[in-house]
Amino acid sequence: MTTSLADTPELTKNQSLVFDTLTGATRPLSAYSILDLLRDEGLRAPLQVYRALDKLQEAGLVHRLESLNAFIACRQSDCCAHPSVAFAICEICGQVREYSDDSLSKRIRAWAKAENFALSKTTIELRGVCQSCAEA
Amino acid sequence: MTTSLADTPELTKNQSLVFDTLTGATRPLSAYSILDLLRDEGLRAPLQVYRALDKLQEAGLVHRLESLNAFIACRQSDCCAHPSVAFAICEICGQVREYSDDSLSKRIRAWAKAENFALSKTTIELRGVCQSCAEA
DNA sequence: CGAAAGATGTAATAACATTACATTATCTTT
DNA sequence: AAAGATAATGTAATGTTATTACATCTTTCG
Repeated sequence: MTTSLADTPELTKNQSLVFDTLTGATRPLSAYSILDLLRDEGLRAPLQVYRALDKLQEAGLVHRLESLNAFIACRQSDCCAHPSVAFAICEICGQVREYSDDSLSKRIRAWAKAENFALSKTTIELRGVCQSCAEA
Repeated sequence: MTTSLADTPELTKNQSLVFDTLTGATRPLSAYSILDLLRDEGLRAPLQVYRALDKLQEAGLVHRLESLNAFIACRQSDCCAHPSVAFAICEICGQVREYSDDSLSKRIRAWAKAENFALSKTTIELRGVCQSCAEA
């Protein structure tokens, strides 16, 4: 069995279940929501979901939204090439847009270098109201 | 009773207790840590801390670190003038550096404007290892 | 085969946060 | 000062998110 992405690691059963659930969702899901959606597939305990989420995050297939305690599937094929992905979260509809901005990440890396801060991960989350919700 | 900052609102008893605890701390504290530190002062329930934290955040005196589920007192006098404050969190020592970068916030506001995203709050958190810990 | 590494299953518990409701304090207007 | 409005407080219970501990099973690879 092969996947569409060349360098996607083979996923185990639980990892696939969780990843597919996130891919099929239109909004971020909490670990417990994922668990509820996967009860019928045999998942029974939070740890089964958290373990899968950990692996998926390591593989760059899933992002955690810190300000929501929730998770989304990565929508960008070249996501891992961008060290600083940003998320715009609509507080009305809950939709999340993911975007990468090179000048943003450059700026952050420059700061880190100047301060001798060994940067390992960057979290950028924007809260607000998206265009469609503002119009409605 | 006056405070040193001109436009600092008068704080209530619980708000002062929480704020002083955070000001005295050298690292971020969780709400429950704050509660533990204030048991002797008469605080007994999480809600007492969370309510104070809410008010302090509204007043711009305290920041919540989303990736840590913890809180710190704002160290910048003109913090509220900067819509996008960033935090650099050392994963070894737990110390947090707060900094404002105008070009960063400009870039974010430009994106939001282009996308018609009505930005209300920005979270920027950097994880890594600080200079002193890297040297040790 | 047999050891090592990784993945899974399950239960229990820890850590973080909110809802609901009753009460008390402060401020404002008369 | 009295009455009503607003804000703050106290307390209990509960809801939500995440981890620890331990046993088992599977795969890999010498």
